Amino acid sequence: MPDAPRRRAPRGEGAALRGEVLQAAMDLLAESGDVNAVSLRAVAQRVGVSVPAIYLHFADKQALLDAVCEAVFTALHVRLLAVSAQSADCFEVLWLQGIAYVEFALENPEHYRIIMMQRPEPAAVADASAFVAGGAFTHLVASVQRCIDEGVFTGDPVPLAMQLWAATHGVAALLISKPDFPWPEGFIADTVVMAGLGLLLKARLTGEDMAATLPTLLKQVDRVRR
Amino acid sequence: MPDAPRRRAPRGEGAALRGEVLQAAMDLLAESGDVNAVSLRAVAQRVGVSVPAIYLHFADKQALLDAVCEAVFTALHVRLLAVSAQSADCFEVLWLQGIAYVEFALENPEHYRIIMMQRPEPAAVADASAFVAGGAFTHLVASVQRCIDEGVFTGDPVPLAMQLWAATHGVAALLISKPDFPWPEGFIADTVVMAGLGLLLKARLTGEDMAATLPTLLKQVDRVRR
DNA sequence: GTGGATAAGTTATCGCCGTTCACCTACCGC
DNA sequence: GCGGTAGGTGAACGGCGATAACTTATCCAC
Repeated sequence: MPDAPRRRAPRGEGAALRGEVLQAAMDLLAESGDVNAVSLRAVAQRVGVSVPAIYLHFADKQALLDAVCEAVFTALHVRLLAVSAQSADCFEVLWLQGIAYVEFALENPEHYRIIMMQRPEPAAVADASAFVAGGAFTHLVASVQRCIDEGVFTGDPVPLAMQLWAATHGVAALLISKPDFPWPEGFIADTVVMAGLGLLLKARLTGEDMAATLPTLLKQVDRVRR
Repeated sequence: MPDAPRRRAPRGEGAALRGEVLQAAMDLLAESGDVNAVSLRAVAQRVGVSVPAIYLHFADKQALLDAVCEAVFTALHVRLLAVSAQSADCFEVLWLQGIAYVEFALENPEHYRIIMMQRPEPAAVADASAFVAGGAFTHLVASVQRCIDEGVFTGDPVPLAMQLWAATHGVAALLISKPDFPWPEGFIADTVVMAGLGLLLKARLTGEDMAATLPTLLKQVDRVRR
């Protein structure tokens, strides 16, 4: 069923179709919750247009999907920003951000899958550095930097941020890919906090003989907890 | 080009084709490094058989892919076992296993992707519990249990193992999905160790006022490192 | 107003995919 | 050598992304 016998756009307004296509693709993805449901044919039918018309505004299907995800991922951007204002404790901010990140991924699993869990295209090199430079990753680096400034961590913030990101991504990715798995309660927070504490402890052990220091350290810790 | 005018199997030997199909699919996946290259038509042609013949031994394409991955994942099984014998230190075993896990994933990225990073099929509930019960996850739980026995961790080993798994999976998944990303040197080991240390520290802080204990703890740690 | 340039599409088609159904035929015991 | 049947085959379906060739609505100059 052609949903509407769409009128052709007037002369300089060809780009209007781009917006309609994008919206239709977003709706389709949100409604179905399945990337496979977003076929060019389905999108075209919903807009009331022929399939090749999509190619006037998107290089290929992947470009359309990327555009869909871009909109959603700017939402992540603002969300992480908001979270970082929620606590004065720089270390707490770190895991609040981690938890917010995972929750975001679970609320938009298909988008997250498209951006983060897909087979890399050969030409995605630029995409990667774009993510580092301008994306949500920047917030994470900034939060880590703040912890370094306050003496919680030491070293280069970027590798540290990547490690936290990896652990956090692991939680999100597993929950998305294996939703029927018997995940324990508090799994998200526990894992995120685990990563934070690990980084903290590691920052204080680097460059020394860790194997020798660790037992002493453990005793100290146990003394603290009485 | 039909690679070989394959002779039909004799009377009770129909199952022989299953092996040939499986082998062809494995080769195809290994050679191309791309799941998309493993089409039923490509597999059938390589075996020298018609496409529907595959359906005599595999319910659908996914069943074939699962069979391919099963073989590879038993290799992971033995690898993790071998690693756990490499060190007497139960805690060191833990991150040696983590590193081995990631290295395995990087050596078999497409297999890892199929098993761990795919959209879950609706009927994959059984698959999940099968992984918990019989797969490589058991080794991890066993290693964690050993750490608990030796007083390094405390609590239920299963949730702890899942947290370690999540962090480790995060490293593997990111490296596979974003291979062109400028990952720092030592990223794998650093992240895995981070997770281990985090769990260790967390086990010693559970149930207390973490925010209050942490500063004291940090001072102690800093005193240990002089 | 009208003619024509051109932006904004369409139609038709290709080659691929997974899957299914109806059919065939080589093997084997008798 | 003959029939039953295990072990296949051929043809087709519907859906996919993509492309090349063609059409048509719009707008401006005259």
